[in-house]
Amino acid sequence: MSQRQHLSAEARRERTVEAVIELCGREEPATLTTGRIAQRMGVTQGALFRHFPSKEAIWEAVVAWVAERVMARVSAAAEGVEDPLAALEAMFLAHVAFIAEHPGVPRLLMGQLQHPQPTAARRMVKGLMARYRQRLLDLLEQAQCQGQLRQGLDLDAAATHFIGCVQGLVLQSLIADDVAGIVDRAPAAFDLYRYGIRADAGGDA
Amino acid sequence: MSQRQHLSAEARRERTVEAVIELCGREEPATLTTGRIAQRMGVTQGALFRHFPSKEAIWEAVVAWVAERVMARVSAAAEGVEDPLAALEAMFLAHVAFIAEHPGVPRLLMGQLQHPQPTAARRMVKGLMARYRQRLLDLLEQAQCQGQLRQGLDLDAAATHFIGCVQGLVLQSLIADDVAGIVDRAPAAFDLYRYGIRADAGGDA
DNA sequence: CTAGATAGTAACTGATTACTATCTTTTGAG
DNA sequence: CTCAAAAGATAGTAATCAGTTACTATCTAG
Repeated sequence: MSQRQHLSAEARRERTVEAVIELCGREEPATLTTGRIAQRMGVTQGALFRHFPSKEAIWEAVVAWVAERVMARVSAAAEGVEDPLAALEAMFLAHVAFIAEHPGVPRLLMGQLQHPQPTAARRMVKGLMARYRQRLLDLLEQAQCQGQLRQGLDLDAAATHFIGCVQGLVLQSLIADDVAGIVDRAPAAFDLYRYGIRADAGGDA
Repeated sequence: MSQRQHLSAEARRERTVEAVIELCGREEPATLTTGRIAQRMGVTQGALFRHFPSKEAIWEAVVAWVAERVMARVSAAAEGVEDPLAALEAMFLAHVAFIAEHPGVPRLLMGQLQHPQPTAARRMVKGLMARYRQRLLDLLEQAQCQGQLRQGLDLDAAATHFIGCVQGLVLQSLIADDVAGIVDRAPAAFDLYRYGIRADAGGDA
């Protein structure tokens, strides 16, 4: 059974990250063991430590992978969209779509946020949030210049609320145990968000 | 040092729940050990198992405690408020205030949601959500009858969004490591929510 | 005041964990 | 083809954890 499949160190690290993300879709991240990860990869547990100095380093690699991907996806979705509000909607839906494709991600990131002390992985999550937030603020400022937002709107609060809406949606999908169904509930949620910030009472288009 | 303080079984269970909630404010729930809980209570680890058949039972007691309290607080806040929208606001702020008073609660509940399989504690969280949601729907229907909501509003989505907004706010407080500051950010968040559902564009009063 | 019931202690157990030391196999450059 | 370096297997280790056992202190009903 020991059909050893040799992979380069880089390829093995990549597979490790994928295995962790997949496992987080079905198991609790906090109780995920290196043995379980190795088993999933078809490798012995000790082999993992040839490529990662510690379990903590595995988590760091996983969080870095997620942060990079989600940011790329969301940025790409907003790219080339002229209307700022439409760009915000595209970001919202792209974010949700990414999570639906990777059901393990919410549990994974939430698991990292459970650590009270700022670990390296936790700092990465915070950094991701900060960049995300700045991008939102840029779009909101553009929308304001074009008179799309209602007067007196606190852009800072609006950006915070955007992230909150996405996170709330994700959390409820986790509670309902239906991460895939998040894409169906997303449009209505963004609609409510848009109504909360836009100037006129127009609903669509 | 063995100054034994005898307590009734019920009192000891109550103290256990309090200890767990307090510890969740500073430590990761998933790595919380029975030894750590006992240490906090000034009792030996084995003593816990006189009052709880297992560690899982401790978590169940804790979640039940939280569910009962948060529901009571939120209901009391909405009680006696004539205007449905004002009642919703009262619920929102009461919920947030409760969390600010018990900073360990978000991490605690999120920790339970990490379990993929439906444990007893997880089922309690779901039940809490369902009751909470029904209460919101009642208020939203009242508001609709009084013509306070915009036409074509999906009440179901509005209720979901309410919970999502609270949860999003909580999650961001956790990320920012400032659970106490949640009360300051709550009014702006509810304002955005209200703008999203109400009929006229009026902001306050 | 006494005796049964209750609450707590101290020490232990078996299972599990992250991590490591040593040996074997595979790979790929020259 | 050769052989050193890289990748994996095997078999550990010390630490930690939930839960148990045997004993002791305290409370309370009669």
